[in-house]
Amino acid sequence: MPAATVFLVDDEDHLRSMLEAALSYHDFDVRSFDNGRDALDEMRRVTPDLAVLDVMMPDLDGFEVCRRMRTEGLKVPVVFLTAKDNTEDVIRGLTLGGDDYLVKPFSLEELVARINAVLRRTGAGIATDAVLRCEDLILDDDAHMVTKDGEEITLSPTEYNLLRFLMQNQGRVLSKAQILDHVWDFDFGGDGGIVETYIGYLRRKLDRDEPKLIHTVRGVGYTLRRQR
Amino acid sequence: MPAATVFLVDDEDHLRSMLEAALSYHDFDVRSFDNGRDALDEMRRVTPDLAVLDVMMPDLDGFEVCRRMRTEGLKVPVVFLTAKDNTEDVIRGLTLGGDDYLVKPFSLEELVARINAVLRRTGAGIATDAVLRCEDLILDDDAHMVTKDGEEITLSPTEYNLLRFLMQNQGRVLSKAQILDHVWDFDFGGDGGIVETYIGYLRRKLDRDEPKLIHTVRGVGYTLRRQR
DNA sequence: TCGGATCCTCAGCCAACTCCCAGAATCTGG
DNA sequence: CCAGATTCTGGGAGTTGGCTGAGGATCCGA
Repeated sequence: MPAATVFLVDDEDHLRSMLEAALSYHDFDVRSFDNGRDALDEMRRVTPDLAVLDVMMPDLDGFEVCRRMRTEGLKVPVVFLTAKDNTEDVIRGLTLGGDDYLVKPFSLEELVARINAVLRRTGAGIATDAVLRCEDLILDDDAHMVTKDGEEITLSPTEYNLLRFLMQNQGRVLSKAQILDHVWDFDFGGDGGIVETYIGYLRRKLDRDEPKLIHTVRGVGYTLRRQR
Repeated sequence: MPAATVFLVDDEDHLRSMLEAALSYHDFDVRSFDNGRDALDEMRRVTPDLAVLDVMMPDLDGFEVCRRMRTEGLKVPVVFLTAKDNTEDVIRGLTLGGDDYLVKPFSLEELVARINAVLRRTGAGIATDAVLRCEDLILDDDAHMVTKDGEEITLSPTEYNLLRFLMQNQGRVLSKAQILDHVWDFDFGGDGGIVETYIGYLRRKLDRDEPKLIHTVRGVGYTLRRQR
């Protein structure tokens, strides 16, 4: 299947390259721009499946880019990136057309999850399935619900995000650094110890009996898979 | 099933694009126009299942557009959008032909509900079901009545609209921003705190005993579903 | 004009959550 | 088998988010 094309527009170099890497990792076909004009130009040639727009940008801000897209008849769904202080009132009305927004700082998995949710809702491009599965463990992203063997399991936001990341990468071993980078906010200052703690929480809540699903690979990281 | 085709005529760019997004989100096939002449032109080619007409427009106003539609023999049902100061009696005469009207500002769910009600009444196009159900909780949109376990429950207008939105999306988690955008008037300036208050009202009126139907998903939003 | 219903804000409370730490347990190379 | 490295776990401090009740403003029908 062809990957969904995502246009990423952010003037901050560091953040942009980080997001670009993360989205590529998740098999999106990413094109990034450091300003709105270039993105709009390119959009006249190639219509992306979705656009990620930073709100705070010099010259054209994210809202203005979106407005111009709309007046040109481009019905590309948008995910906005906003700072904490210009939330709420400025944001009002964004979720109407299936668009969404994220408040900085956010985690990369959060961004990917929102992008997929929007693609699913708008039916544009190729969206991933909302339901992840591993043996009798099921995670439904639309319902934000996790069940094990039919039983519903209550997870905190961080536990939920961590589990989703593990399930998206089941079979693959993930280092603590990788997990930190994807599941925790990108400005998080702590070390990998927090990952051990949360893996512990998950084990207690959904991996008490055999066969275990969460495995420690000593010196490397963790992985989610059946057997053993 | 094919979606109902809705013509939207409003000269205000901002409102028009907002309504277009909202109606598309609800799976209507929307075509929007910033003036009555273009809409009338297009109507000679494609007959929509319904037309949403802003009353206050330069050149041809909404009433005039409707009058010309009728003289041309087009029996398309109409929903008018009016400002508060337009007199009631002028409007009332218009609702005779199965048409309806909304006073600005209104909420998007209100508009969608009216459109569906008119489509149901006139039998034009494909209308959604008037009755929503979740376990022993029933909402009948035609009768504007809510019952739980057979008992009728009295709700204020806002409570009713919120419940309908939750029921239309049962199983899916809705963020406070989404709820605010869809259930509250589009010019509402407050924050998500009001949603908490009204969720509280609903819980007291119809979700006092187990099993709960309204669930809080901390850090994400609310959802209506059975069990837990 | 009056009274009740409704809408909305706000502040205080409480439970849930995040994160860190330190000691216990486990693993591994020599 | 020992020692060092790594991981696990429980406790707990500090923060956040959601719930609730009180109360003021507004609307609306009698």
